[in-house]
Amino acid sequence: MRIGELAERAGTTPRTLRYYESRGLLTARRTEQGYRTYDEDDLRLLQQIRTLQDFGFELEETRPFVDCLRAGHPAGDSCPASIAVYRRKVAELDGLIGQLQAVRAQVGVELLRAEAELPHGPEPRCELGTERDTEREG
Amino acid sequence: MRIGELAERAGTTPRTLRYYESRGLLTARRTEQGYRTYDEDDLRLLQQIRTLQDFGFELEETRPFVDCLRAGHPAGDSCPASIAVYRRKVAELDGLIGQLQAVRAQVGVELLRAEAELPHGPEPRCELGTERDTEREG
DNA sequence: GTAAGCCTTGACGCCGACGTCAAGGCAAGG
DNA sequence: CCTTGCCTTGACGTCGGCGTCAAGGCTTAC
Repeated sequence: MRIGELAERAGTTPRTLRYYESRGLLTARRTEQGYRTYDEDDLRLLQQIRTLQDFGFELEETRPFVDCLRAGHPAGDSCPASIAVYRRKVAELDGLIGQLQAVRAQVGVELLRAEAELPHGPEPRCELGTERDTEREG
Repeated sequence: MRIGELAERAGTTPRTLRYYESRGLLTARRTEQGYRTYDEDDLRLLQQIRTLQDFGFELEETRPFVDCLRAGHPAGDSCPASIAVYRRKVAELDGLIGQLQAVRAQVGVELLRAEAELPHGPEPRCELGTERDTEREG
């Protein structure tokens, strides 16, 4: 199949596939007219890349998976190098999530404080009764 | 004080302050020689911006806080517009954290599966006894 | 006098993963 | 023959928040 069809089947664009090729991932055969041609193996390879990209992996981080598939292994993560990337990514994600949770907590505190200091209530709530409803949220 | 001193006191660089000025935040007076001059209010304003930037706010999102301070309010978040930014940010962070946790879980699962499918154990563990240790981790 | 150290504006560089446009080739259908 | 729709390469644009360099002005210290 040619580049347009492969792109569509993988839910991406020809430009993206050419970009991957320029980065050394996803090489292509050529027809006599110079058109790139791909087979089902290339589709699987591309799907592997896209899956990892959707996870937020950088392109370079997908390379071990690609190499692994190219080496004939059943899956992109059937190689130690790929698993090492998994591990690094999990650690990175844990760290990032932790940071974001800390920021979220901080901003949450500032929000509550700022709301409390505002003269008028933040939004029409609470001021209806006397002290009911204080632990509910919508 | 001039730009270098302000930058240092805020833990940033002159380039950054000029950039903020180009974006319409943090305006400066000028000496006869054309040098930018700042006062303590400018420092507070800049600190507000830096704090939010460290939280991951985009520059545009700091604008309501700056406007609020400029309007003479005691804090950058003493205005409804700033509080609205807080709220949007909290929601955005919650969404992002949720996404990252989902990705983390997915990658974690793939990692365990890939490790299990590897011929040799992932790291020297588990294979010592027969079936002990199966729920421990390092 | 001149070197050091501050400042000015202007403009290009960077990063990642492409989008978009330009100019042109090839094949099929009417 | 001509249009349509694929494809090709090349090259510049995007976004955010600056870094870095160039060329030059001002002031102070030696």
